[in-house]
Amino acid sequence: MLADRLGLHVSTVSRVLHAKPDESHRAASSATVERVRRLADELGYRPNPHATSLRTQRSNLIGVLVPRLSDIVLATIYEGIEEAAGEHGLSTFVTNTRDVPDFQRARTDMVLARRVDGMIFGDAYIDAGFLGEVAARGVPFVLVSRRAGDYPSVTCDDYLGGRMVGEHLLSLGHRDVAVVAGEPYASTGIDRSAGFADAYAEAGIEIPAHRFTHSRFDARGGHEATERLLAAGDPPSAIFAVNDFAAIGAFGAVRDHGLRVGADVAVAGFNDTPLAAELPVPLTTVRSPMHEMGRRGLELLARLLQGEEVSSERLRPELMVRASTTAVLT
Amino acid sequence: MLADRLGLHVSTVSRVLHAKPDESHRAASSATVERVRRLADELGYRPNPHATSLRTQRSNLIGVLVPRLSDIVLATIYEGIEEAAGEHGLSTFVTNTRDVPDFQRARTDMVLARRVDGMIFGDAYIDAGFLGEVAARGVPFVLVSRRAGDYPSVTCDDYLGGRMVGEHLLSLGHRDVAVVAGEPYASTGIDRSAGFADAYAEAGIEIPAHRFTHSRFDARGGHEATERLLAAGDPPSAIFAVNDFAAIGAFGAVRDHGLRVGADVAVAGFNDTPLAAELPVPLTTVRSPMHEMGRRGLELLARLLQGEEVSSERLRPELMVRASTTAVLT
DNA sequence: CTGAAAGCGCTTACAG
DNA sequence: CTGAAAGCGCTTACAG
Repeated sequence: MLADRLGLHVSTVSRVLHAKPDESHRAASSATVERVRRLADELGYRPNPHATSLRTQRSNLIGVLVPRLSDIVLATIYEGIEEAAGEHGLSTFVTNTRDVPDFQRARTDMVLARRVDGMIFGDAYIDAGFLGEVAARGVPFVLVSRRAGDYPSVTCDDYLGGRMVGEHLLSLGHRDVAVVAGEPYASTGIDRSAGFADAYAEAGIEIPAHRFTHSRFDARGGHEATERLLAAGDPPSAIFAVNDFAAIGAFGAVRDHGLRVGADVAVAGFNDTPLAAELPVPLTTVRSPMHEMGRRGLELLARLLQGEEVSSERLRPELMVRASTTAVLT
Repeated sequence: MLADRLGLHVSTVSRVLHAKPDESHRAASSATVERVRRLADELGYRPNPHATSLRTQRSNLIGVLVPRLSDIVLATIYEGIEEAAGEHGLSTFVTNTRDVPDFQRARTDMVLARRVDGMIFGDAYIDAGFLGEVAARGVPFVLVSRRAGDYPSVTCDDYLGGRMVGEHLLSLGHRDVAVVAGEPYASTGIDRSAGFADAYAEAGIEIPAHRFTHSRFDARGGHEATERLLAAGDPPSAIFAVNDFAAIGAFGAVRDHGLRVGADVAVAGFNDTPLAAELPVPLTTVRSPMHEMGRRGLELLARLLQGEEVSSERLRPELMVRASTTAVLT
């Protein structure tokens, strides 16, 4: 269509439009180059990506799977992915799997049916069984947020973050502590819990098994898990919830038991979501670089797609101390 | 490829695969139909969507623009959109515009370059100027969350929701109230504020202009806006923040002024996000059907794409009364 | 320096 | 009942 209006053959137009600035002389005469570029600009011409994909066997599309986009942590990671994708000329598809294996499988099939060039999983199970199948199909992919097996991943150094919280609570004199540990299949909760437990172990304190309880990652889940911890009538002096939403749920359960967060029971979270600092009792938490994690994840995948060797990255967390662990009175 | 293995022509295979169950006899003999279907199943065959799009001039792709996916309200709406899209055989692309007009334009261009069949805007400005341009280009679209002009939209009945909060606070005896009103370009904040003000006006109380202040829609923005309301040293007895996150920010500002939420200053929000009920002081708020809004938005667009006439929908809100407006003591 | 051809994987109207 | 052709909009290696 551009070609028609210029009286040129489409192949000439295509060559011009794809020439790198310094190689335009091999595409056409400078007068032709000039004419083509001007009209393309004027008309806002954009090549049909379906035709391009069909011809080049490359879609420049990336499929992203997350447990839930309504979890601000994953949404923020995805924002990083999308931002970096734009800079690499890639487009992204996201979809929710709710951590349900059947959905992970079905969504992966759907994404692959769209002929993506690669995938990013934000919902990896620690056992990596399903990822093995994906790898066997030859699909290039990376993980974000959670690690699994030896697949390339970009995560927060969750173990270190857990240690930081442990050391912080130890320094405040808490000896009887509990952990709202998240889902058993997610490396985030596993590593954060382990780092926390190790900090205590090194101080000579073994946290008993009944002080650990799994939980969903949302507020409701944190509430229920904390309820289980408090039901015995022997409350710990501090609770580490492995993410901020679970910590907010812990706030609710502590409140329901007539206890005050900060004064009676210290509560710490993980992620430093934007709400943490604004809560009526500001939440002590570990800042994890969520947006950056998404960016790096996309870049790792981009390098993988170029055929480069890549290795996993672990980003540095930072402890944010606030009133939920330090308030004497709320 | 299927065709090769079956010794059939691709056109035959294509016909079989596209025949409706009751018309398969017009596609091929029942034996052939059976063979094609069996092998397609076995191989997990999925037609290349780029080829199909190119041929049919329909991409079955929908572009979705939102201010930010890390806003749980929009993320939840998008989940509804995506869910319904799956049921209609459509795929969706989302992208963030941060409510910045230049980004709205750039992202729209990008989405259109991908040859989507239609768009859903979750980031409409009330003046609808930009949407006019999009309409002029002949792109089918609907709005969700915010209304604008006469374009088809699916929203919460925000005006009614605002009235509900007004009537609730009136019934509690609050006469000096303030509003954290959100961004001036968003119909959500505008309509919620108007409903609230009208409830007061009908009770004979004109809320003075200095008791309204605009704000971003996040916690930080709500904090800053409430700070402005409280700076004069003459605090209102109740504050209506037009969304939950701004309300949580209001919590922070109230706290910083040595006042207690619920006891000294009543605070109400909007949306009933999952956190509202879990806060140390549970938040009174208006439940808006976010997921449903997304579903209906997609369905409205699907009907529009079928060439049907469509009209806007307004979903019913529900008041959730909690301690942030009723606690005598926190 | 530019054009013409082939072909990516489909769908559809037509022929036999 | 099935095949063959045309064509969607591109890109690329080749010819002239």
